[in-house]
Amino acid sequence: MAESVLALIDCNAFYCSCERVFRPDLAQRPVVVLSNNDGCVIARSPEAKRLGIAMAAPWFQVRELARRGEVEAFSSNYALYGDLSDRVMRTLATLVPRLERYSIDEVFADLAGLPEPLDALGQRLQARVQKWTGIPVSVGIAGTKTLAKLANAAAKRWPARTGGVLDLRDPAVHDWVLKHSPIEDVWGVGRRLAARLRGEGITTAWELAGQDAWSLRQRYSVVLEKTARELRGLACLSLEELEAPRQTICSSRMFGRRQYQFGALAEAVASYTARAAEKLRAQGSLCRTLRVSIQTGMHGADDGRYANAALLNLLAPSDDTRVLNDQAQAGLREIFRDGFGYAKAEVLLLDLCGRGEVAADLFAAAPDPAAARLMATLDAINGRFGRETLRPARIPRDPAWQMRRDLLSPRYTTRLDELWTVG
DNA sequence: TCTGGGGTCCTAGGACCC
DNA sequence: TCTGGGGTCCTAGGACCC
Repeated sequence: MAESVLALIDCNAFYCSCERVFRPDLAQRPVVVLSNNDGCVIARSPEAKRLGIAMAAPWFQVRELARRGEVEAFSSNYALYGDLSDRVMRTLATLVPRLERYSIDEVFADLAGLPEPLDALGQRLQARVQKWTGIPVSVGIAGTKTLAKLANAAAKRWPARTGGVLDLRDPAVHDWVLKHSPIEDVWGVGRRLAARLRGEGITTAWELAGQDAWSLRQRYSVVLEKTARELRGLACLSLEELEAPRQTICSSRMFGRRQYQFGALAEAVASYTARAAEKLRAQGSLCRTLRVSIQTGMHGADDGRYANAALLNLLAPSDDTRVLNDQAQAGLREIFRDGFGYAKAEVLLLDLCGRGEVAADLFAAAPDPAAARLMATLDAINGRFGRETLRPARIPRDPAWQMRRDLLSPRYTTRLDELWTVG
């Protein structure tokens, strides 16, 4: 059997790079992108990192720097990032046939059977994506996914030495990188695990790879056992080219400001339900259970804290926004309490099944073709003219609870009226 | 004052069954 | 007085990812 070889291709500071594509004046400047609601920093350009701005730094700590013009900040613009992500993926597909899109800015590629040397292929991928989309990427090449992630992290950590492309199959390179990669850089090791491992004196990827796998399973979990095996070159995770349908679909958001009225929460829940139902239909699923939850702020709880959730079972599986919203509203009425300042609502669709898989229920009403046509039309119009062009009447155009996005860039690529102009 | 949103997988513990 | 153990299903919670 041929040795497996994979690459992990990862866009550098992706959200920042997207903003720069349309703002060449920012090429060498510190740039940050903020989370929904402009809460905290979720992406930093290398220049912003050098300024000492931490990941997840609260915006109010960075605002002064931005006011003085030392850093350029943007609200997150997912319409733009999603579109540029599609372009990056399509560009890669012109050179590599088998791809697994792992996240908005990362993709695994199967390189088995492609002509050596593979780092030359990596450089071609890098150059073509840069030229066709304007997005810089790094490429890590290795025999397992965990090692490819580590190779990619190393390519980013030592750009002068690697040029952003690193093949970890060379044993000397492999050993050197593992010995110099802190345990936190290993995929699957988060804050908690890293602290426990460090407590045991395991501080590098090399030391984790050297642990006895069975003992890791006993002391930690099967997940960490697999991670250690993968670090030793034994593939435990395979390339998943086919995207499996989601098992749960969630739509949730913090409000731009605290909400006290039932009516405002009802609007938000209707809006989140509509969004979740849209995602449900997009993957061709039906939902049998819906969970709606609300909560007050977690910080500075002057008006008291409260959080609650309601679980609703549908009579028959459905993907109809109106049916789901009736349930969501009933759930909200159950759990709403007066006198609290609510910060967030969430709608979760679970117990999903394929549209074709539903066992006929003698007592349920037959599926209504008119309803299906209505939902399909709704999705087509919103797909063409933008989200919430058509929406349930209870959702206002400019609701009081909508999230803050004070620093939003135009949707250059997906809205005709916000097209990039040159001149 | 202010700290995201959307997912996955695993584990532990309780209920229930034979 | 003795008072099983193994399997399954469900749920909540934890940890991780980007």
